[in-house]
This record gives sequence, structure tokens and C-alpha cells, in this order.
Amino acid sequence: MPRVSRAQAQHHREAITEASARLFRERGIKAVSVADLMGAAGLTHGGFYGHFESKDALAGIAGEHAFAQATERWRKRVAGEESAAEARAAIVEGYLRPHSIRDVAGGCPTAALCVDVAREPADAPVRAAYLAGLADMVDVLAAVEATGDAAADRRAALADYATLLGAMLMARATAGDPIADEIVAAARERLLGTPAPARAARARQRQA
Amino acid sequence: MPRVSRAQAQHHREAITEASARLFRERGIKAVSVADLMGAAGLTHGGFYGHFESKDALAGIAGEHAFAQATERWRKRVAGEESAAEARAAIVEGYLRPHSIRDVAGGCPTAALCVDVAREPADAPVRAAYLAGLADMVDVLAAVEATGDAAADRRAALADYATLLGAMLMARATAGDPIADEIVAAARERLLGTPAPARAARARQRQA
DNA sequence: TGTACATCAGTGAACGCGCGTTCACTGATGTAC
DNA sequence: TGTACATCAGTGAACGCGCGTTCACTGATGTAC
Repeated sequence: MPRVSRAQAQHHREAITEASARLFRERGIKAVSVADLMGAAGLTHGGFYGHFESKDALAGIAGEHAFAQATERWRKRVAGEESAAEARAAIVEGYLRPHSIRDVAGGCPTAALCVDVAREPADAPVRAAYLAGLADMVDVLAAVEATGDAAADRRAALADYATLLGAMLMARATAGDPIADEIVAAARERLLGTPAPARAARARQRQA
Repeated sequence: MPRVSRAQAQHHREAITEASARLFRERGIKAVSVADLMGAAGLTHGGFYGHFESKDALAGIAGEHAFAQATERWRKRVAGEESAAEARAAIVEGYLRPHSIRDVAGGCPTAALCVDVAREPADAPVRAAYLAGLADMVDVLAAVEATGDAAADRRAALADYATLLGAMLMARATAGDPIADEIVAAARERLLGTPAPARAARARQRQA
């Protein structure tokens, strides 16, 4: 059924972008074929170049899309909290939730794409998208650091983000082994202080 | 020149393993072909299956090799320091040195392979190598945490490692942009306290 | 509002290419006497 | 120590397959009158 309406074609384009944003994070940019992407939108591969200039160009657009969603998620999480400290805790806890660790396709693009982006040539569109997207994520996090100094807020946000991202990727690489949960718990403790279960355990120890 | 001596064949096998350990980290397991690997050892692709059962099996062996080298490097660094605190600082500073960030092929396999390993099926040999290798790295780091409690040492090592690895990967993905250095500096400050240059700057500020 | 026709979204075959793996073959190595 | 021959490390063509991209084609959509 060729020659669909312009509105339908626009829906197709959005479906391809959406599927790419998910599949590129899940399997890696190189491991997803143009046919996979078009198939995910219910189309055949040949029509791809009517929508996008190349697979590399789509990777840039899909990256932007993934970062826009991730940034929006953090903004909403921040908006739902009373104080900066609570907002920061909400971001950390949301990031390290088991669901977030498991959800590669819908999760943090800074984490899912970092190794792929580092392997792309300097002029790859997805590199520019990554740089801009990361900057936005860091801005949201820095705004809830509340050290009282903008430069220190930024440094704290970068360090927090490194810990979060590192824990997420190590946990994913060790999924199925108990160390994955240990890593996530250690990162949460580092960023938010001793968590409730550990506090309870220490209280029991003191009593004994 | 077929049928080389057994010693020469053993050298070939080691050359293939060595090249794989570097190329898999640098370009990703999927992005390096059997012909690339054999070519790096000065051989043609056909002889590969005389040395290894499959490319997946080699990925496991190459992973072990990379982790053995990385663990040894940390052990030597630790052995060269007077105290646990100094050893920990030496690991952190060594990890975040510009050379380490740039040297993907010879650098930390926990970082370079984490995303690739997470995308491998559960029974892939490289997953087992990753799990064992990570455990060794964490043991070395935990031994220099010196919190006075083995469990707390381990949690501290996991949190430290997450921060190191996260900073390394974010810096690599943003290489060429000033934020890469900012990320590394923020991680170093988080793990070791305010670094020397910043301390000097504050001293100047106090005088003014 | 109805008709004629140009536009163009999507199809599917085809392009050259590289992949992991197999296999018949070669000829120096290693061994048995 | 010397000879005869079995072994096997490495070669390169071939296997079936999937890749990104191109292109002639189809026929419903959108537009001009």
C-alpha cells in the first residue's frame, strides 16, 4: 500500500525514530539494521531513505529523541519534590531502581550509548546529540545539588552522574549475579548515605 | 608457509589472543572480524579455527587476558605505595590520567567491555570472564579502602569503581569537548578530596 | 463539487561488500625406526 | 645420525547470510482547474 497520506507518513517517521531510540540503546547502533528499524514501524526497508538521509543521520535524530525523553523524565521527577535535597534523592533512587537497570531500551541514553558513541568518528551526528543531551542532563542534576555555589553544583552533578552511570553499566554487565545488586546498593549508599536496611542491621548489632 | 613449528604456532595463538584483547576493547567484539584478528597476527583467516573453537570462545579467552593484565597493573601500583590510603590514591589517579582515558585498547576492561558484555547472551564465554575479572579488580581495590570493616571496604570499593568507570566512559564519549576534562576532574575531586590546583586557587583567593 | 493528472510514500529486487565458518589442500615439522 | 613418512599449522576458495544503499516501479494522495 504505497503512497499513504502525509499525516500517515509523518506517523511512520515518528515510529521509526521512536523504535531507533529504543533499539539503538538496547542492541547498539551497529547491531540494528535498517530493515529492523523499518520492520519495527511496520514498513519494508526500501522506504527508509525517503525519511532519513542515512542510518548515521537517524542515529543522531534518535539520540536527540532519547535524551529529550530522559531529560523530561528528570525534570518531572524534580518538579514533584519539595526541596533540592529530596529532588536529588528522587533522581538517584529512580536511576538505581531495578526497573531502570533492566530497562536498557527506555533507560538513560548517556549510559546506554556511551561506549558506542566513543567508537563513532568525531563527525558522527550521534556524537553531537550525545554532547548536547549530556549537557542538559547535567544541568538538571546540578540544579538540585544545592552546595550554594554554581561551579561546585556542577562538579557535584558530574561526580554524581559518573557514579550513577558507572553503577548502572557494571550492574547490567553482571546481571544475574549477586554482585549486580551489591554495586547498585553501594552506589546508592555513597550518594545518599547509609540506606535504611543497613541502618536497621547496625541497630541490631548494637543491641547484641 | 604452512606447517610452522609448535613453538611458532603457540606464539601465533598468543599474538591472536593479545590482538583480540586490545581490538575487542577498542572497537567492540562484534566490530572486529576474524580476518582482522588473524591479520593482526600476520596470518590469514582460515587458520583461526585451528587455534580457537569460535569467535565467541576467543572473546572469553581475550577477556580473561585483558583482566589478568589490568589486575596485575593495579596490584603493582598498590605494591609501590607505603599506605593503603596512598595506594588507593595511586589507583584513582592512575585510572583518571589522560593517558588511561585515551588508551581504550590497553585500558580497563571493566569499562571498555561493560556495554558489549551486557548485550551478550547469558551463556557467552566473555560474560563469565567479565564476572571473574571484575571480582578480582574489586578485591584489589577493597584491600586498600581501610575502613576497618571488610564489608564496608567492599562497598567502598564498588562505589569507587562505579565512579571511576562512569567518569572514564563519559569522558571517552565526550572526548574533544571541555566537559570530558570536567568530568574527570569532578570524579577525582569526589574520590580524593579537592585536588591540588583547586587548593592553590583557593589560597590565592583568600590572599586577595 | 467533480474531474484530470502530477506527486511522491512505500515496495522489493538488486548493487557490492563483509561476515563467521568449513574444507580440500600444501608442505615443513616431528617422529619412528 | 640418517631416512621415511605421518602429522598438522596455515592457506585461500567457497558456503550461506545479512548489511547499507540505490532505483525502477506502483498506485493512492493531493492539487489545479
